[in-house]
Amino acid sequence: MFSVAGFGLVCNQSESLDEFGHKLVLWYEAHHRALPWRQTSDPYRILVSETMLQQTRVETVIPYYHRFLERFPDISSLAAAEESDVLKLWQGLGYYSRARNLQRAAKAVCEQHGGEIPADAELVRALPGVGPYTTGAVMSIAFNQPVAAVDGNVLRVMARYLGIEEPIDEARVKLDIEKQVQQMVEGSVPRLFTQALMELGAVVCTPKRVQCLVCPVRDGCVATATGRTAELPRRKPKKARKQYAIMALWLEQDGHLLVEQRPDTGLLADMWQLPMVEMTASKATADNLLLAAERRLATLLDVDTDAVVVRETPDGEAAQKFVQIATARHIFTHLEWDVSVLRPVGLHNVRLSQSETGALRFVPLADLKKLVWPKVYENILHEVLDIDVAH
DNA sequence: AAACCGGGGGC
DNA sequence: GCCCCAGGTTT
Repeated sequence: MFSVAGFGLVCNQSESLDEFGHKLVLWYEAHHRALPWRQTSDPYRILVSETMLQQTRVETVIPYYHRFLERFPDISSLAAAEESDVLKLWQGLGYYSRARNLQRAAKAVCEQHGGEIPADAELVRALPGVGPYTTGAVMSIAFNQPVAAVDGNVLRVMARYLGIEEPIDEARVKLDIEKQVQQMVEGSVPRLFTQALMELGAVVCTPKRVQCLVCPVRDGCVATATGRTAELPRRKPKKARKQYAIMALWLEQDGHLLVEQRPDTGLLADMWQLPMVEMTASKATADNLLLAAERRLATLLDVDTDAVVVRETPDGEAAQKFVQIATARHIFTHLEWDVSVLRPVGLHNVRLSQSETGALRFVPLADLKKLVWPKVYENILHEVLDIDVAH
């Protein structure tokens, strides 16, 4: 199905796949990096590492991996934990549903499988947060069972080796590669083969600056033979991110800061932030930001903002109602935030209106560190208060 | 199939 | 700025 027939380089493809795996494993045993999760075959530790590694670089994960396992050394300790404690250890790692799902998986294992991750691909695949890749990784790395683990590294390696020109994010292409990798893992040592294939993608067959000169499977690689390593793999074009402006209020009083918990679904669910108003970037003129600030403040305090906000400075100049004390830009996968932190001028003896106390709290500055913060607010709190609210 | 879901590092 | 990372879930 792929347009490689004309090259004659892959005519013995199926019988060479066993040799591919053999060469790859020999290379891996000689050259692999000593990563923390390679010092164990404990399925729990493998699952923790694989979950953290989803869409996340190895170097980023390492300190989180150590902290997490120190606090939750086994699956029962994770199952018994408070969710906010789990999220606090995850703070800064992103994709926080991974942390919730990992704990849900731990609970499921304790309740349904006697506290041991089952050595059964279907049962592992059924755990929350475990998809096709993580199933393959856990089964092959922890249990040495022949289940293919196809991640971004593997897709890139195979697209180049096989000369696949179709976008690798097409479902059909991914399925085809998974079939071929499944064939190979069945003819190899699964625990070594899976890690070897990903290691090759991580250190040799990289997105940029490919190291073909040291590649153990250079012979037989279509992209190398045709000079197309820089063009492969191809991906479908991606859409532009939507732009938003965030007006965030800074209400600090008597050593307390007014903070707000986000809704329990969607982006950054349940995490803490400053009271804010979100608007599309196209509407975020300076006037609209100030208007949003006035309105939100009025709702929060249940008073007319004119009554509490100083309108003139002592020297008679036209006064600002708000001072911008910080700005931040934060880029998510599918949207961008421009955060503007505004502090009202001249507010004293602030009391929340009764209708607005649900997700809002005045928190002592020393206790801010106990809450779970998105990175952008971690940065803002550091900038304004010079405090560190991470971990 | 497309959208949603964080954050960071390399260039 | 752009790319993309040891992906999964929801719509």
